[in-house]
Amino acid sequence: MSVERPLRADAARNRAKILDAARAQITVHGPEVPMDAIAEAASVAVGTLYRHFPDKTALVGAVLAEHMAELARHTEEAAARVEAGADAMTELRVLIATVLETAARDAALKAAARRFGADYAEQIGTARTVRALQSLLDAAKADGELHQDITIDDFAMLLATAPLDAPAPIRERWLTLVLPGLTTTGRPIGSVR
Amino acid sequence: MSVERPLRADAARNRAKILDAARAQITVHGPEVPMDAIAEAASVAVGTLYRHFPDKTALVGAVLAEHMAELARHTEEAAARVEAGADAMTELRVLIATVLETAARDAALKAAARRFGADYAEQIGTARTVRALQSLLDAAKADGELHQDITIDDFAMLLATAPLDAPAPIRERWLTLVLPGLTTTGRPIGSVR
DNA sequence: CATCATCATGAACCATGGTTCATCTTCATC
DNA sequence: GATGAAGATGAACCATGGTTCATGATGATG
Repeated sequence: MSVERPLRADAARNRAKILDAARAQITVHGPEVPMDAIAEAASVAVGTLYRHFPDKTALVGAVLAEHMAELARHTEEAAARVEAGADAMTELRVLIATVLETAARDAALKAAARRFGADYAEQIGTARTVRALQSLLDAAKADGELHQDITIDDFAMLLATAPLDAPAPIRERWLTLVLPGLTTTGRPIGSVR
Repeated sequence: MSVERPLRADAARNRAKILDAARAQITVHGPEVPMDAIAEAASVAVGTLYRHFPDKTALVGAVLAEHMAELARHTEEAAARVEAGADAMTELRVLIATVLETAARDAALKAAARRFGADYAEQIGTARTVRALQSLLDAAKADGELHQDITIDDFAMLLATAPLDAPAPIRERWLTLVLPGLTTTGRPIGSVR
């Protein structure tokens, strides 16, 4: 294993600038944004990108990893709140909405995820986060609010297929249409929104 | 407007070969498949592609249009069956499943549609087809099986977000999860599949 | 503040892939 | 079957964009 010598001060600074710029550029232009564009946005030369990341895939991957970490954080916080007595189904709804918003904010990340063959289940899947999500589902089921057969994979699939790149009203509409399929209460006839 | 002189025999033959090859190639490799690959698959030189289509966008667009026409046909046939007395909600389910299968068969077409900014509602939307789909929805609502507030746009959105490129079991699972959100009957607790 | 390992620079290189066009081939017509 | 228009060919052109590397700059260490 490598000995991890600490980065020189300027190198660390540049690494951060690069990740920030990459995230911003990918957010706006998608993962096919040129390395030169990222370099310029980071006020750095292209070569510097290659000092910090072996190739473009690695850079995009790093940005993606940051994003996934954020999602993981949300999941674990939700689980913690339920642990503390919050309503599970409510937390689940909020979590889904949050993920939708977060991911929508950087619409292109979904495309990046696809392009890099990342399926959400695996990416999100540090053991701790998976456990957190599982506990959320279990709690909601125990409350009799969530169908017994809904799995983590179902969640991953639905989130992966959500119209993240669509405007907010459409995303909300999507939630309205899809969520009732998961709950035991369904949707009363004629309920709008 | 142009006078549409008829194509020479070999030209017509080549045009068909090109469209076939393009569809096949795009299906397998996605819309970013090189023009050279399409040309080779069609046993034709690249230049010939450019005799028939001004640029790559036009070629992919033509393939896409063929695909959309197929979807339109299914929709109109379903509407006709309902007209003839078939159960509306059943036809709707079959239609959705069919679209899912058709589109899944050429998984990459969805990506092509995205890339070309085509949203299904517009693409599918010859007046006749829209009317057919609308009549299906109306019939299902009249039967009290479909929620009153479901619109054509809802349908377009759901189909556009379906996991078309996923394997069949996942697509079926998706249907199982999403459909109950649209119907008035929902899903009885514990019903699996 | 001298030294040097680490880091940054960016022009140049190369691969990929869309597009063109001068040239040759083939169909249609008489 | 001669002729001209329509069509086909594919090498060459060009733009884009990822990657490299010789050179120069800079932070860390004594």
